[in-house]
This record gives sequence, structure tokens and C-alpha cells, in this order.
Amino acid sequence: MGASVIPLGETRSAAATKERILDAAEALFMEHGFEGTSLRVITTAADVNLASAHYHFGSKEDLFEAVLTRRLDPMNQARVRLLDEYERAAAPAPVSCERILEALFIPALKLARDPQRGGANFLRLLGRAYADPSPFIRRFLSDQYAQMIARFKAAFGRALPNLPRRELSWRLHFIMGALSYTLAGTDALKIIAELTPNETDNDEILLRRLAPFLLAGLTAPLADFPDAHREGGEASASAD
Amino acid sequence: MGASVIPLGETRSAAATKERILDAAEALFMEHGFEGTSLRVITTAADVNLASAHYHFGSKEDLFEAVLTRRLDPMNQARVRLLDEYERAAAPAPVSCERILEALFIPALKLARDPQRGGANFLRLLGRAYADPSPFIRRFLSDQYAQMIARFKAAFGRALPNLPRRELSWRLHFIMGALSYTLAGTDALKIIAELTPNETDNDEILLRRLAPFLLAGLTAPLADFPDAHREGGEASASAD
DNA sequence: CCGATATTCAAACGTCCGTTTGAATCGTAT
DNA sequence: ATACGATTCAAACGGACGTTTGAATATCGG
Repeated sequence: MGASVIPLGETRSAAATKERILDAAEALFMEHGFEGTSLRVITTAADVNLASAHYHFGSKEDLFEAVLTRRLDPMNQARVRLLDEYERAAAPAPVSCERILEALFIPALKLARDPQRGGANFLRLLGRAYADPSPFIRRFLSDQYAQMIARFKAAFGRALPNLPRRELSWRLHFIMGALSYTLAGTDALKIIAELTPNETDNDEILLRRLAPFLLAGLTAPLADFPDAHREGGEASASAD
Repeated sequence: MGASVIPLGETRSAAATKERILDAAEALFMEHGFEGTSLRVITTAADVNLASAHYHFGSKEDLFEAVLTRRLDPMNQARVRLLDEYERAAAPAPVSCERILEALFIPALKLARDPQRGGANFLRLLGRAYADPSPFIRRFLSDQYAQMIARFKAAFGRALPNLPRRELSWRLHFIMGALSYTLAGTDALKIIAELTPNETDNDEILLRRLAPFLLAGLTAPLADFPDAHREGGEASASAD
């Protein structure tokens, strides 16, 4: 469980308070966003005194980062660990793209299906954090993801030796975009697409549909436009 | 220009005030989000009295919707119009997927490259609105997009007659996800992917990379798992 | 059991929020 | 020029915000 370890000089009940705050904050940040969630509603939901939040976490921003770190850090570590495993198993051959995508998705899937650990709630919060304007959130995510992204980019580079690094960067960017957007689960466009709610709630089905889609994009042949052989689409654009 | 039309009983300078407010709100909402932007900083930036915002728009939420509508409505109308054109030109054959994607992208491109109309700023704001938790934003986007999405889904259905409708819905969902995420341009993961800033700022290059990626995903062969016959990554990851 | 430390608590701090008000000013048709 | 509606303005409203304080309470090593 990992969370049952009580740091130096920290009371058992204090650790429980911290976790109750984190749990409430996770659910509420997910529901109303960072700016839209006050410490007062968080501490009320956690049945904890308002000042406790500052005592344990320092500030609202620090609390938000703690909420993200609690689950994001283990998830990204699991991703890298899984990729390591795959690479060891495949050596000296490179790991296939399918497998690399699996290493990216499976830890997210596991988290999503573990209701005791916040699960889907957290992934939706994470997906929203990607699009949050606050500078401190962006800085935080950069730091958290830098290692993992670099690791996976190297792996994809070995799996796709003929794909220029530049193009690979783009495609990895698109993959993370589709993934985070899908995990965020904003229901606005989902409903429009006439997907049954049951379908989009089940993250497993969702990601298993997403993986083949992304795999095809990742391995797509190189586009033939070196830069601008096509002139900027008039309305009646004769598109090739 | 379209914006120079002054509605009944509205003074010329009043129309200018409304537009100054909209411009300032667009830039600031993009920068700090809905909850993180106060009417006071908007009206200060617009060099307008605080009460004017309420006089012209009623409430902060109404102002936000007005900011979105001003550009989103024409863009989506242009998309449908362009698709109509392509269909008329191709009839009785169905329009190709490439063309349909073009109809989806070109109006966004045109908007992005028109600096006089807010351009890229607005697209980033839009991308963020997709992930915003506020219910009124979600409801608004649903209403705005319902028609256009249905229209494009039908076109894709004709272009890909062998793709089950259900699968098409998913893939359209992923497309909108990757598109909105990319347009949002959150720089956190961009920088990680080691893309030069110059590259991600140029929306044209960006979208022209995205289109082939999405096209490949859209036309990918059907995944072979009806539900769960796939044995996934065996390495400690029997993800069921 | 005691003393020190960790934690909780109610209350208050100053600030900013969205919104409202009522009077002053502007623009324009008569 | 005047009257009238449209618009701007400074000021204030009550309330919610993040944070701080200092006393009260719980916890635990000695």
C-alpha cells in the first residue's frame, strides 16, 4: 500500500488526515478544476479543519502538486519499469511499437481500474491538468514527465529506425494528446459522438480502442510534403 | 468584416466597447482560464469601466460564451460549407477521408493565420475549453458542435463504408481529441518532446503533420479483439 | 506520569471576487 | 436646441477566498 508508512515524527492520525485531504482534493479538483475549488470545500468534504490543509501541505498549490504526485509518480515509474522488462525480453531486437504502447497504457489502465486508489477520477484530473493554464501546473508536469517521455522516445526511435527523429517527436506529441484527452473524458464531445455512457466510463475498452488507432498513426508513411508544396487551401481548394 | 454591423439601437462607440472587451477577454481567458480571470483585469486591460462588462454581456459566463461564439460559430459553419462543396464536387462518389479531414482543418488553419481575428490565441483558448470542468462550458460546446460533428460523421461513414459506426464514433472522438489538444498548444509536453518553439507556434506546419497521422489512424484495419481475446503483455501485466 | 512535540481548532486577517446601484455623460432623432 | 434613451462611471454591496495566528488538545518518548 505504500501509503501506510508514517514519516518521521508524524502521528498515525496525522497521516490519516493528510490522506483524507488528498482524497477529497483529488475528487474536487477533478470536478471543478484548480481555481474553481476552494480549500474550504476540500477541508469540509474531508471533515478536517481548514488550517490543517496549510499545516500539512503549506499552500493550495503545494496541495495540488501533492495530489498529482501521489499517483502520477508511481504510474510513470511503472511505465518505465514495464518498458525495461519488454526491452530485456526482446533484446537484442528492439521492442515493437505495439509493446511500447502497451508499456505506456497498461499502468494507466491498472490505475484506472483500481477504485481504492482514486482510479478513473485521478486520470480525468490528470487529463485536465494537461490543459490547465496555470504556470505552476505546466512546470510541474514538465518535470514529472521529462524522464519518461525521453525514455519512450528512445524506444520508439529504435522500433522505427527509418522515421526521422523530428517526425517522431511530432507523433509522440499527438499520441500524448489523444491519450490525455481521452483519459480526461470530457463528456461534451463524447455524447455528441453518440457513444453510450457505459462505453466511455470503461477505461479498458476505451484504451484498447485507442491503441490501434495510435499505432496506425505512429507507423504511417511519411507525408510527402517537405514543407509547402501545397498552397494554403482556398475555400474550393483543389487538394491534389 | 462582419463585425462592423451595429445592431439596432446600439451606438457606434458601444459596439467598439463590446469588441474591446471581447478582445481583452479572449487573450486573458486564454492565458489564465475562466475561473482564473477576473472581470476587473479584463475591463482594465480593455480600458473600460467594470460595469460595462455586465451592461453589455450580463454576466461573466455570458461573456465567456460570447468570446467563444464570436469565432467558433463562423469556423464551424465554414467547415460544413467546405464539406458541402467537396461533396458536390465528388458526387455521386463519396468524398475521400483526406478531403473530409481538410474540411475539418482548413477553416481552423485560416483562423489561426488571421492575426486580426485573434487567430492562434483563440484556438488555444478553445483547446482549453474542451477540458474545462465547468458544466456551462461543457453544455455550450455540446450545443455548438452537435451539428458539425454529426455532419462530418455522416461523411466519414460514406467514405469508410466497411467501418462499423461504433468504431467510427470512437475514432472521430480520438481525432477531435488530438486536434483540440494540439491546438491548445500547452507547452509542457511540447518542450519535452524537444520541438523547437518556432515549430509549434506555426499552426500550419503543426496541422499538416497532424493530418497524415490522423488519417492513418482513421483508416487503420479493425482491431481483432471483439472484446478480450487478446493476451496483452504477458510480462507481469495480465491486464485483466 | 510528565514534558515536549505534533496536531487540531475557532477566529480573524486583508484582499479580491461578481454584481448592483444611481447619477453623470454621450449620441442622436426630432 | 432639446429631450430621451443608450452608455459610461465611481462607488459600494455582501460574500468567498487563501492564509495566519495563538490557544487548546492529542500523542508519545522518557
